[in-house]
Amino acid sequence: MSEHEMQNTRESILIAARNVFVKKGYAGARMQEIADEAGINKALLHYYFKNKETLFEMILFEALKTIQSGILVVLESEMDLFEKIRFFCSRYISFLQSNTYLVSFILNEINRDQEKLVKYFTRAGIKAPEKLMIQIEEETLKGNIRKTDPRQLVLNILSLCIFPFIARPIVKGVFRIQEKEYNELIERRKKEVPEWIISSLKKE
Amino acid sequence: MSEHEMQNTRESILIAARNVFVKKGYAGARMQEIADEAGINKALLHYYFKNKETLFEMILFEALKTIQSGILVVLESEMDLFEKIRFFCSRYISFLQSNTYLVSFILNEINRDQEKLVKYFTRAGIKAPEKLMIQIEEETLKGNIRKTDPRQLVLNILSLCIFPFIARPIVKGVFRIQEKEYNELIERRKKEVPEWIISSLKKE
DNA sequence: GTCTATAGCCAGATAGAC
DNA sequence: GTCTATCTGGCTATAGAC
Repeated sequence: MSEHEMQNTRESILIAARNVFVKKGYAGARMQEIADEAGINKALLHYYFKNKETLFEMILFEALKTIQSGILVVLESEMDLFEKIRFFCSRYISFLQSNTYLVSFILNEINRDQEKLVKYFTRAGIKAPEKLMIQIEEETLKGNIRKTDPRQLVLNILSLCIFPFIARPIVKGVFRIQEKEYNELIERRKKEVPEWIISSLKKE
Repeated sequence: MSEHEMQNTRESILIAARNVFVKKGYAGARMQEIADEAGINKALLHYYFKNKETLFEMILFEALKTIQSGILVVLESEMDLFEKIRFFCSRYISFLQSNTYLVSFILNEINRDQEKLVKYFTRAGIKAPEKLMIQIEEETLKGNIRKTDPRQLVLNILSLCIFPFIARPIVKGVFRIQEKEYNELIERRKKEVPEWIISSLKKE
């Protein structure tokens, strides 16, 4: 069944490529290593994907769509502000726990080709969270929260959710903590991050 | 004056290498490009530095020492807790504004050789901020602040200071803001980040 | 200390058999 | 669709002249 085989091969190439690109970055990744990890040879790689760049972009795009549909959609939902912050932070951290590759993958790309990266973000449907930003402005006007620049709030939420995944190896090394303990640290942040954010929004 | 010449050449190689490594990462950087940017040829590069890896490590080590002596020392100073948080956040953000290369540089290395990276952190004298962590425990015991895991606090401070520099190209792209405006956003964080942190520490 | 020229290797990509 | 063999280019590193 050639079509079925094809699906399998193609799929295993994509998985292998994702692993290698995450570990080595674009420039450091080797087509040979991807082929090995997929259990095929280099020639077949080029049969399925024209070249390294194409293969990489395929995976980048998939990753961004995963982020968009897996988590960012929450920001446009109808929950009220505090509820949304609690739900989003906790969900985002869980999401990154089970998709750790996403962070490294995008980091690797940030310094390589920023223009292209932004283009792919747009193409994957990732955009400024209008709904959330309107909610913040409304609550500020109503006097329910401190005067807050919505963009700063979004930056803070992203910082507190994402950075611990970026800095993991360094923080582990410097604080001398083990993988298990670091994971517990992150686990606790699902509850704590939204509370910190909310306490910074409340008036004294 | 050969020794003087040598200092100049060596220095210009280091500067050129830093620029190229920051832009391209280790694997993406080309010795030819470094030579061009330094205004010399490849052979001379290998005359001064045995190989690419050596050159890279030299620059990495310099970068880490800059971070340690330029900013992290503050954490061990004698200021009281809130004063220290205000001073550190504001100084850290200023520091990154004038040393933007540092963030990309370390990011590039994070996924390449974590073990070596941590070793260099240690060798550069970067370690857990004992003094700060003790202060937090003391203030918690005295009942002046909420019960707080010192490591979470450190993670939060670093997240809020560093992440905006990492995510700059993406945030700019997604929010459609220009370089100038993004810099103003960051500028304001010098005052705001410490206040958010402190408000999360205060009891209700 | 600085250069030109080149060795030697390795990676991405393709030709062509099965 | 998958393989082996190979081309081609580019990159690190060195030899050797000045």
